[in-house]
Amino acid sequence: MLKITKKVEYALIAVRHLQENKEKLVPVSEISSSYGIPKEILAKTLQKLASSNIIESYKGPNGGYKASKKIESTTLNDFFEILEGPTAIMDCYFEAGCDHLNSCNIRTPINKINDSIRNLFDNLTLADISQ
Amino acid sequence: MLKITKKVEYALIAVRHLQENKEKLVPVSEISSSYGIPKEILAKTLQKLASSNIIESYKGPNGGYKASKKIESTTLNDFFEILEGPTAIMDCYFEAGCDHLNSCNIRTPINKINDSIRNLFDNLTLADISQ
DNA sequence: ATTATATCCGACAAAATTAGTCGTATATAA
DNA sequence: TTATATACGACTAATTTTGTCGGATATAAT
Repeated sequence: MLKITKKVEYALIAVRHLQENKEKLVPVSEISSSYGIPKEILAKTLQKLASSNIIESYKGPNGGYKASKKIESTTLNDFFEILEGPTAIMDCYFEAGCDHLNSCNIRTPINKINDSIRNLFDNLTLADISQ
Repeated sequence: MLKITKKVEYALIAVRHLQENKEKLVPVSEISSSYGIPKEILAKTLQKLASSNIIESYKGPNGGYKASKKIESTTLNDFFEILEGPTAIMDCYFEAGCDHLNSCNIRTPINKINDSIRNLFDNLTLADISQ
């Protein structure tokens, strides 16, 4: 429990790699082979980041990805949300539809813990990850 | 991702219920029916807590569980570890066996994030959950 | 002693989530 | 025109989580 997904792990690796190679366009294949990450899954993940303008994409031969300016100021919370949706240790933090809400006796403390974790991730940016 | 399991959720609900009913022994069936939790899974979870002396168990008719003194000072980290093993957002924090460790470029920042989360859970006790 | 009620314990099955694959379309530099 | 790269959705496989079942042990009450 409390694990990040491979998708996020791969994305973090890729982002750091892009930040270390700002001078060129990096194709998925380079990252995939460098770190032993399945190419297709990494490709789809980077596409999501590109459509959120965290990274920029260029098609065709010599194409690839590069870090955008936005990347520096993107918080981990934003990043996680792009890839996996809102971060919460329990679904009831964001979603309705829990049958037990009336009798639930831990909602308030759970929400406090959640706030603490979100606060932590709000104060870390992708730039911090690359240091 | 970053979710706690139902097992932990159920355990937190149970612990709070026990702390609110310190004057009596509470059987699993009472908690299970009060909060709509499957009895068998809750039973096994409470057995783990009992074997770690977080709660005390008494067999037979009129038996059940009660909070132990230890419960007040048990941190969320300890609690999570009893139920789910060590808390880490990625396995490489505790486990060896990652093929990519040599080429991994995010290990240090991941470890920092992990430390922050563990620090958060080290400074919250089960007593805090019940307030 | 017998019975009913409770914890204890492991093996198993079902469900949900996560991880990875495949096929195809589109853009573009050479 | 060709080769290379991103874009995108449907599908399958693997893993983790969740829940079930069967039986054992302890003990209070009758």
